[in-house]
Amino acid sequence: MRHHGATAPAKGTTMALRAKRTGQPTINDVARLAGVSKKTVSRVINRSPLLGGATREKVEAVIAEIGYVPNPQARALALRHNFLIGLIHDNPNAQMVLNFQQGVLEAIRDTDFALVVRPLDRKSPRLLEDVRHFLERQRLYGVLLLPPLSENDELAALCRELGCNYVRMGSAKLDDPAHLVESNDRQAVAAAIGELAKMGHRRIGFVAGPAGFRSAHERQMGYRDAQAEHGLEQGAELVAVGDYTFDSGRAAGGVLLDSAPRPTAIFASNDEMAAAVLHAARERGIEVPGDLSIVGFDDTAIASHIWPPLTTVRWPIVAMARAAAMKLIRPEAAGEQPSLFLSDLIPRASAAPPRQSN
Amino acid sequence: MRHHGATAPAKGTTMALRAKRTGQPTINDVARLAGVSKKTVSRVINRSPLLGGATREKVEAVIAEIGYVPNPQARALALRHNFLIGLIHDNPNAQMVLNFQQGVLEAIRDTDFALVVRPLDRKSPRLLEDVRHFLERQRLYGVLLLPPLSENDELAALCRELGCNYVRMGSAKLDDPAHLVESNDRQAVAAAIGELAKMGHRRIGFVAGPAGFRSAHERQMGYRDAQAEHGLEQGAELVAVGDYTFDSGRAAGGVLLDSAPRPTAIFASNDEMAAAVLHAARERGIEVPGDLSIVGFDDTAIASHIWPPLTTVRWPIVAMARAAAMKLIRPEAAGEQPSLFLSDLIPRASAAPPRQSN
DNA sequence: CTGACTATGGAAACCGGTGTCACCATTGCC
DNA sequence: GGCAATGGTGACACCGGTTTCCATAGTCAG
Repeated sequence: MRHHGATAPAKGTTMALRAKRTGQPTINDVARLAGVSKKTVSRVINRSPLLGGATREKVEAVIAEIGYVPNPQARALALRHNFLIGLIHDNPNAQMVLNFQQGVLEAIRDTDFALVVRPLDRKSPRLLEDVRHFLERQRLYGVLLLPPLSENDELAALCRELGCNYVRMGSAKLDDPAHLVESNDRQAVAAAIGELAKMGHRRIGFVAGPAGFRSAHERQMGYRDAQAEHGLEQGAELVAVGDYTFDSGRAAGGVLLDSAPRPTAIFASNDEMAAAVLHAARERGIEVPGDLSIVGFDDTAIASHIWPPLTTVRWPIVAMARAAAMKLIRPEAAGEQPSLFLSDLIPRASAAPPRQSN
Repeated sequence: MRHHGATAPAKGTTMALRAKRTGQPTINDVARLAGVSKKTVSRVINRSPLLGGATREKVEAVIAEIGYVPNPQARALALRHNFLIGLIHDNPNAQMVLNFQQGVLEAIRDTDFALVVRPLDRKSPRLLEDVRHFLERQRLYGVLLLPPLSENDELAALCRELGCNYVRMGSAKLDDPAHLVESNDRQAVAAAIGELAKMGHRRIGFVAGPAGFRSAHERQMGYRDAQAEHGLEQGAELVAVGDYTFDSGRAAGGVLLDSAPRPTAIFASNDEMAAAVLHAARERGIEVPGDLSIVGFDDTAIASHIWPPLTTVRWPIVAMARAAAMKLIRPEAAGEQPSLFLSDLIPRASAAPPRQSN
């Protein structure tokens, strides 16, 4: 692969040789060996249609022979944009983030793009400053914003200001369709709780996500919709607030389980908190699903790893991530990807009819 | 892209304006406004010690005023390396990967580096080709290799061939210290099983990781060490093999639990398989820790999220990741970071003395 | 047969930084 | 006071691509 100048070097090409020694072959090497100009090689690489077949084949042969790969930094400099997609998130749920990464990577497979991850602290007062710094320094091709950061309109405004493409993931119409991949959390939660109602549950508790999160709000609205539609018991004591973390979920679950009368089912706004409610139930000797049904949201790995396996709403995050990435790198083909994704209930063992049904 | 020549006003000015309009201020703008040369601005940015205080302040004032940020692509082109660190992994455990990302990000905070993630399929026949393609295209500053991929010597050889810095994470002396961050899995497992022995367990099962993995091998050696040291019962029926995934762990746990006499404790080579052993126990109505103690390895989030909370060996992956990243970006300061990390046992509720001790 | 038009490819400028080296102004020293 | 050593600065080439502009050959219509 490396050509050391053992073969008779052409005249006065010390420069070219030095270049070759320090790195991989450049477009100049290809041009010289193929007997054409840089520009022609560039046209071959970029599949310009204005190129004759004979020249193209000759250049391609040389490229293959010496193993030439265009330097992405040089390309980025000339094109004024690079081939990096940023993933900006602050999510306590590892599995969700990794699933999202997986979806993005599926979308950029076989392209020149790569994925740069950038977790941030949503509570930091320097959040906007950090993002600005990140975007200005890296000059990414575009960024993907994950909830809950995606719900921050200031962040989106910052992206626009800096001229950075972006797509937001959200549970509501946060932005115009070109910048949004949306899920119908509200309907999905309502449907899931509807299933609990059909099993015979009348008193259903709800562990909400943190105030100020759009996803938390939408999911809670779904809970209210179901309460109204199925005539379920209502009351402020049926709702406890968490922040999507396990610990907060355990505390919230404890509050709900210590209230009297106790709910016969609890819906938690994500799987991690649902697992924590299960913890809280076990700490109190409450049997699941015998004495208490639990339903979560996300269908991340933890849902099937705990015992009993968690009935949960599957949030199609890999597909959503793929669609979001496609919107970013091929906006002209955005129509091929849906922008609204539907979540559906995955029945497992943590939800069952209440013991004393009726 | 194609401009129709019909409207062709003064071209020279158009170009200059477009250049300024499309982008942020450049080093040339700073130089002009500060009345110095590009090179001097470059010296300010790179903290060259040869700079007069007055000039430096003047340049810094201009930089702050117009909000200049160096273009990383241009820098990368001139320096012949960029500021991207690649993370190459194929790990079924999301939490572990995310913890690792966190550690790397801690190390590169306040530097110009960014993290590019690249999951791969270790079973793919195109593995080496994929990595080669990735490294050649992105021309990263360096890469970090996570187990199990880090154990692949061909991958490391490829990095060397392509002139790419790398650091491997491993459970054994896979490489020279400059390219390795190591953990003492063998001792840690031996110590953990020693604790089970001290509780009174004599018949301890072991769920091994997949054959061919160095970490799996080291952990199993630790098991054998403990058996020998504490005079524990031995036998092929006490060992079942998994592949670090939940499903494999459930199957392996089932085999161990269906054997007679049943082990009173099981050590699983990672937390995910330990959680799966717990599943298998529950499916059989076996109480944990009453009838069966379970110990895992990693101390990822799942360990504290399942019930009962899992006694496990804490693998200090965040610290290891930080150290690995430091080795990559500041090899001269590698001495400040330890290269060998010790894992210790975190006692929780899943391990207890056997019910009929003696 | 000639002029216009198209297809093709090259020279040179450009993207925005860094490295090399020469230059100048001090300063230190004898 | 002269000379060397030194520190600060700028001119210019370069990194490896893309783009603009232009030259040339070939084709076709009139």
